[in-house]
Amino acid sequence: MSTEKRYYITTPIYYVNDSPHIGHAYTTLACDVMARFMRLDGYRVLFLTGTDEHGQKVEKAAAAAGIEPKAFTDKVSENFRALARRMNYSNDDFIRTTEERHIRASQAIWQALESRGEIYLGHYEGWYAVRDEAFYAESELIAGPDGTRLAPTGAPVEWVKEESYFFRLSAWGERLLAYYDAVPDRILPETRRNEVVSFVKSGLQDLSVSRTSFGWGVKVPGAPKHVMYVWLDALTNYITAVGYPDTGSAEFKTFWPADLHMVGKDILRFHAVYWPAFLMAAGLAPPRRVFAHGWWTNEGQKISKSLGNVIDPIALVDTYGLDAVRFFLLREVPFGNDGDFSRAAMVRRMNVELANDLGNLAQRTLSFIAKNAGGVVPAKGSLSEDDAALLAQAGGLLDTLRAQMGRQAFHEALESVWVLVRAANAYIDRQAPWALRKTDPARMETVLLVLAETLRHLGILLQPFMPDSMGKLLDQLAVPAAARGFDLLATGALVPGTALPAPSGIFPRYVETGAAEAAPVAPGKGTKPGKTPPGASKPDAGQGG
RNA sequence: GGCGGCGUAGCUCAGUGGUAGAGCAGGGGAAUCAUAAUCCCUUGGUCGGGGGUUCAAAUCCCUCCGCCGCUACCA
Repeated sequence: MSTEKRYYITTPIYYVNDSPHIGHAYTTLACDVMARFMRLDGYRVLFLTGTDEHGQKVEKAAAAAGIEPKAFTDKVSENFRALARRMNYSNDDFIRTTEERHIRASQAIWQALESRGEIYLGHYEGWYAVRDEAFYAESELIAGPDGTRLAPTGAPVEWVKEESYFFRLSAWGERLLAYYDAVPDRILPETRRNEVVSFVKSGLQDLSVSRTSFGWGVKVPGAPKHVMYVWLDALTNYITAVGYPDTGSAEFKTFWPADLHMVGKDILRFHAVYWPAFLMAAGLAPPRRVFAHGWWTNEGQKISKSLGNVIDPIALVDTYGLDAVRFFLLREVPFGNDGDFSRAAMVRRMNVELANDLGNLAQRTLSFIAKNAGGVVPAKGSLSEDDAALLAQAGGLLDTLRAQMGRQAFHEALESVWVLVRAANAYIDRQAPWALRKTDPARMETVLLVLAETLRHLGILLQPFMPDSMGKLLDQLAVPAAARGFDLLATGALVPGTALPAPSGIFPRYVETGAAEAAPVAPGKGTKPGKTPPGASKPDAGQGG
């Protein structure tokens, strides 16, 4: 392994049975922000996303659409690539499980497992519900009206027995527990880690890893009747992308094991139990960390297709703007928790934190420089304690962010940044350059320089979250493209006298369109208690997303 | 049922033994450079209930109530 700083981060590969929704956008966004942060911090980054294209559901969906599975997946997979472009994700690769490189890798890991005696041929039997295409445990079944057994979904079940290959998962419990214990924060958040540990401690059964009931998948080497279990196939994508089975390749040696598999909480087990077991059994290193994030609700309601309240990330971006959406998703909720998307919360964050706090800070500073400091980076005089304190706060932010980003605490990182934003607004009011303009122009310039430097720090540090907007901010500060990495935060200070372009707003306020203006209120603002103006019902957008 | 987590200001949350915190929302004031944005001050909580340990508990222990997650092979 080279001494170069490197970082490998992955999203799950998304199942093409579904069109992209906010959950997909969220997972990949979190990875994108991590990837951008690490790149700016000098790491060589590999950021992988892609699509999972095998399995019975895809086979059936394609049949229903009257086309070949591959043609079907070509089409649906493109939706995810389109989302990635629209969301400005910086993924370095986009993998599809139908690619030749992946089929080769999947068969290779199978053979590695088989040759090490980790896979054996047996029979899978259990209660199967044809309607649900799923097996159920005895304990899950419910009694039907006539005493027959039913799936928890109410579907009839039958006892089915089929030939299947098994992975000796039962042998890996102790080694998995040791793996979880080997480093702190192996599985985050902590509460998810507890669940995984408890699951493993309760005892593991061997895992059926092949199917004969359908054909759309990777063929089991030497057993063409069998198709590899979709999860074994899918998880393998993470090593396919770094060149497996060529474990001697530079890519593999550089990037494996992955630093972080980002997943939704629903697929944690596959990533934190099966996958490390598969890897260790195949003689490969397991991932360094798995992070399971939460789900979004919509206006307080659980999101479901049947409720029709699925949130389309593209529509969100169309309405509020890309960077505002990126910001909101990582700012609003402690990362790892479930969160609620609401129109009111979205607009509040945009207007209060982006437009008022940060956008206005930049605008008032830059336009003041344009009007009163000749439109160039102001001259720097001797620093007062207040100046030095603000600059020190800005200078110390990177270390704080590194620690927070290192735990994927995006919400904490943004809060840390906003502490500086608020401090800068307080500073400008205390120093009042508009007053200094008449009394002490030299001092005024120093104050403006301190503010511009603070903005430079903010712009550079917020690039991972809002790349476009911060690019604009840095343009307005005339920070060269080559001076926007974290390495030049401390030493790349603005050079007094450098010409600055004309400032323009970065984050416009979002003004609600439509209703909201129905009830005319008396000039005095109408907030007096006691009397309710006629017709003062709350207008509220009932339609989600 | 078993295991685990949570319940702190109107809202979202931080705070794991030593005089209750932040942001937003609410109230008052200042300023006028700026996207009418900003800044300062301020109202507000018997930290879910009860019991216990301790000089001292939101923080440790017990118990009760409420909510949530996990408890395997659709992905």
